[in-house]
Amino acid sequence: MTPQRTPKLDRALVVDTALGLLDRVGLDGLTLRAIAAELDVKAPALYWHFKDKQALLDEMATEMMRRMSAAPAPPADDWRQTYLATMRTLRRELLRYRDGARVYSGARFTDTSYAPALDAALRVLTGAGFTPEAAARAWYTAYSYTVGYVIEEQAMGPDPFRGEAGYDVEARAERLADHPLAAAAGRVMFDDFDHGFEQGLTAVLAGMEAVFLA
Amino acid sequence: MTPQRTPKLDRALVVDTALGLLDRVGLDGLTLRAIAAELDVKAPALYWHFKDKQALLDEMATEMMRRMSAAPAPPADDWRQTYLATMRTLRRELLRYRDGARVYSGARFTDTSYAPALDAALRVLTGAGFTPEAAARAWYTAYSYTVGYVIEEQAMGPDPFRGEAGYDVEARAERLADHPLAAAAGRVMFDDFDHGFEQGLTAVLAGMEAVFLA
DNA sequence: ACAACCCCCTTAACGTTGTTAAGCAACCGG
DNA sequence: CCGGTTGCTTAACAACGTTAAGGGGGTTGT
Repeated sequence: MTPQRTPKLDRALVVDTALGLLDRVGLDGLTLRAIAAELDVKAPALYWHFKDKQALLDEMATEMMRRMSAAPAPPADDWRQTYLATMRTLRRELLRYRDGARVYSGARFTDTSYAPALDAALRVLTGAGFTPEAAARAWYTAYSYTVGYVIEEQAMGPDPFRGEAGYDVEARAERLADHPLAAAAGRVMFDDFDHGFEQGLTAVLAGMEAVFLA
Repeated sequence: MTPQRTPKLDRALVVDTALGLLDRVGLDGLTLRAIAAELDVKAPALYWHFKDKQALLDEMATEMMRRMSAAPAPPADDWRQTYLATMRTLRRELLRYRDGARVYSGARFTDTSYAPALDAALRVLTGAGFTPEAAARAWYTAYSYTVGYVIEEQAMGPDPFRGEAGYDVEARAERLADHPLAAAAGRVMFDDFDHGFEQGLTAVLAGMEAVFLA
């Protein structure tokens, strides 16, 4: 419509468009040509703004992290709520895009914009009696849990609520008729991911309390 | 040399060779042509044994899992040792191949050979007082933690002990001079992965105990 | 003994991907 | 008015996963 005289593209616009496309087509469908088409541009144009595709993916992950940092934080005097809220926000942001966790975990941040939020979260923990080492360990443990959980969660199916050939939990249970506990576990693990995440996160938090605030 | 009359290839040989190659070249370098060359064969030959590349990756992940199941298990009357040993074995097997965790978490098992070991592990937990639901949750939480941890660990560098351009922890710390806790956390998180994994795992175990055996 | 068949691999090729090289049009400072 | 930088295009390349077609060796049937 409006003929653009000024540059069509900048890094932020490319990243934003790529994130939108990621959610629609998944990581395998996220080709440079598809991103470029979305921006009404040819693929090599992207190389003016990014060294290569990995640099774009890195920037996408960094942007995801920035959006997490922008989430409202609970009162800083309650380390439990801060801890839980941080990980819930992490999961929610990873879930906002198809294959979000895979993109996120395969990338490296392009700047230090993660530092203030991380520093603040750790400060809440040290303020509650954690040593700096224990705070780092407590944070990283829940971080690993959350990333691992969402990777598994998103690997189950292209889309969690639209049907579209997700993982068939009942078929799995039938295959495992000889192993009743394993069969039942499948239902527990793959049935309600929201609830499952909360249960695991609660337990992880209890572990941090038991081990590092003894 | 010895002219082969019998088939050169079978699924097991392809999988084993591919796993060996994976460790040397990483997931990006694991092309069908490279695997085929390793087997003295042309790439399309692999399609006689596998429907497509994903089927081969699935079989590789399944084989990794089988090797975990083959690991010796501690006495079944000590759920804590069983729990720890299972997750240590999982991590060790994932670490045996470059990008092992990414391959593993991106695949689906091709059979139910995981069931006996899973069932046994869960039985140890229920035998110790866990409900079946709690046992499944406890197992899956540590599983997610371990997979997430190793993914991050392997993302740090092509090879953990050979130098080869791993992540520079000190450079990171300097960049974060304004955020001392975050800078220190980097050293804690990325310095000694073995020790870090154990600390986190210990805390997760304590959490399971506190929440599910109350 | 010969033909039919199936197994397992090869050669050739296709479409798509990330990426590079070269060029061209628009703006900007002197 | 003109030279240079900015920001895109067109063209092309090598490599990838994958498919189609074919062929050689072994077994089977008659």
